[in-house]
Amino acid sequence: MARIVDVAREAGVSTATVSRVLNGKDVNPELATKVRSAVEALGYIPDRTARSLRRGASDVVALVLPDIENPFFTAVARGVEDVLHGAGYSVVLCNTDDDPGKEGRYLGVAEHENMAGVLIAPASGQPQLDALLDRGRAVVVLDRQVERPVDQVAFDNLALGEGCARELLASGFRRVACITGPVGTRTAIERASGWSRALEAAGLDAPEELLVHANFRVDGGYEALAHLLDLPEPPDAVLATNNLVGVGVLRALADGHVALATHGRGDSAGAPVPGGAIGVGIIGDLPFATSRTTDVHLVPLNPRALGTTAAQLLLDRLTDPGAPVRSIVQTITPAGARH
Amino acid sequence: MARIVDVAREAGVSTATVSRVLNGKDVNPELATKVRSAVEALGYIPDRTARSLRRGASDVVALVLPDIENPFFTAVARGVEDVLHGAGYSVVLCNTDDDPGKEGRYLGVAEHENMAGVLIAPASGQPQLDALLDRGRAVVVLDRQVERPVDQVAFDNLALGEGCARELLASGFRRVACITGPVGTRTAIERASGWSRALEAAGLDAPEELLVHANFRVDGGYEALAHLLDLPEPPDAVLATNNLVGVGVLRALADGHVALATHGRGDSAGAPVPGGAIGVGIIGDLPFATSRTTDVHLVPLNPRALGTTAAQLLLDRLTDPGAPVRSIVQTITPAGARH
DNA sequence: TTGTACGCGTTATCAA
DNA sequence: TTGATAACGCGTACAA
Repeated sequence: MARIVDVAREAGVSTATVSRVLNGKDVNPELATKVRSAVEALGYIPDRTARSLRRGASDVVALVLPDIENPFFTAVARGVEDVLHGAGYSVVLCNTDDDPGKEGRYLGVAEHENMAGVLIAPASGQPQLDALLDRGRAVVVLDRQVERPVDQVAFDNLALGEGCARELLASGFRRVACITGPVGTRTAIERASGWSRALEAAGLDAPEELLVHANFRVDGGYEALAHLLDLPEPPDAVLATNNLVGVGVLRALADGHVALATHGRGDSAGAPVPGGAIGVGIIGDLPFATSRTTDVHLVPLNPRALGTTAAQLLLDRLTDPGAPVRSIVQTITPAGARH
Repeated sequence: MARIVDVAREAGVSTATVSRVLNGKDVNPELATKVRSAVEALGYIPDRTARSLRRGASDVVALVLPDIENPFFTAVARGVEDVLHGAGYSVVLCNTDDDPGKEGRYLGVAEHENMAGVLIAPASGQPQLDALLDRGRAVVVLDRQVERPVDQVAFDNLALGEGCARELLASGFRRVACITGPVGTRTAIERASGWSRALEAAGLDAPEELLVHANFRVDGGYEALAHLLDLPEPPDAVLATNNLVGVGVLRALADGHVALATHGRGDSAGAPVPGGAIGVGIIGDLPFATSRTTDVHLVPLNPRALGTTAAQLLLDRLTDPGAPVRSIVQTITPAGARH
């Protein structure tokens, strides 16, 4: 393998000059072309490890995610890759399983591998970002907000919950339930708050029995819906606060032969829609749905755009480490948008 | 940050001894404990970049995948991570979009970042593995076979296609169509061959009009099914040769209000099942299905196990670079298994 | 502007 | 077994 000294010898210059040419410093154009052709002739590619050791930072960026099997996060990854590849960085995906321990391990890897930056959707709890921040590494938190002065991108979860609930109410549903995530998850709490706010704004109360805390996965939604349908007074509509819970809800309905209702009765009785049908609202996208989703009140999130925004934030931070911290709330497709 | 010289000074030994202790070489136990407590006291963590530069290989493994948004591949990734994390390696996911150009770029990154090894599900065409193999790096090809002496794991695609088609025939379907991937994709060709073999074994012919080459994605399956239903003599059942095509088929049926049939008429007329229902067989899994899948003839693939097998192959290669090359055909849950 | 020489932090070689 | 030191390949202060 050709090294920098080989290129220098071939071009008749010093290694320093080769290095300067490769890094865009001021060099005599004549020598520069000599160097370039030598690079070409030898097929020289700089050793990234040596460069990283010397510079104190590589051109790899870690994308730390809680669940690589969730289509939401893989779409985020696509958005991140689109931006960072274009800027010459390599993206490394790390799967934490929502486990703070694994998360800490990966953050340690990012630190000790001298990675240029970290994009992270934190597992429940406070991510251990201090070591990275102290070292001046670029860090961007996405999707789940934290109480720290760090660049962040997230959704307005309260508005999402409120918007989706309002849409169901506008369709005539009156007894709208909400299936959200664990009590310790901020996203889950905020979206549920939006739901209750929408109900109260419509002059309805949001009874505790209609708010179910499930896990944020398919089985959580599945079991939660079964529970709701077993209530003495079952809801006439249900709001699933994330994509996986939404999948679970739809599958539970299909398994229980319960139809999807587009519109509620609209009276204040709070009784289920005739025929046992039920309305469904979902915050999120269903790229692998195996049924029609035209009757579902979907609030799409565009996770890919979340990824591009976060990546752009990281690039900005890399170019200007001293810039003030930014916290962006991602705007959403207007409520009422359907697909 | 503490470096190895600090530890050496603290323990009253040389850096060489510290290095030996950390890498499990023979050292006087007494000195070893001194070193360990010095490491503990200083919170010393070896710099992975320097180690990588010196050793010529890091402890990072690249997992190069054609589509990170396909649940099949994310499940593979989980299996890979399970094994490699346990062995002290970090896994880096790389998304090629089935683009040989992107794939080549990532393989270059793996090479020049001195990664310990590469696991790859190649994009269509021959992956550029020579540089890595020439350098003696560990490489394992998974899911899609290549004509080279490299460690590989793949499914018996012909048996998969044959098994799923046979299952449909056993349920009484007689005019079984097949939607497979592009003609340039080996997996697509092999699974389709299995389909035609099963039909011929049952004394039926496999007419060209019932074999559709779509892309291997959801929209491919969707459009292919619409096409099949528009035929003068539509099939009474359809075999989708991968998970995404299966999703597309099921969604097309739902959109077209065509029911899923469990059993065909069983006569040789080749007419569709009464009521316009149609049988469906899918090679793959549907973790995000929003409908019941009990009426679908599913052939589960267990991609996670594929990942663990591939990772194990890589570990074996890393420990014994000179061992003979192995090509493993992953065994499948027996045909007839349903879920 | 260019070249020389050193340093990044670790591991491997060699002599003791 | 242990220690001193060279070497991995590159970037950059310093001197020219």
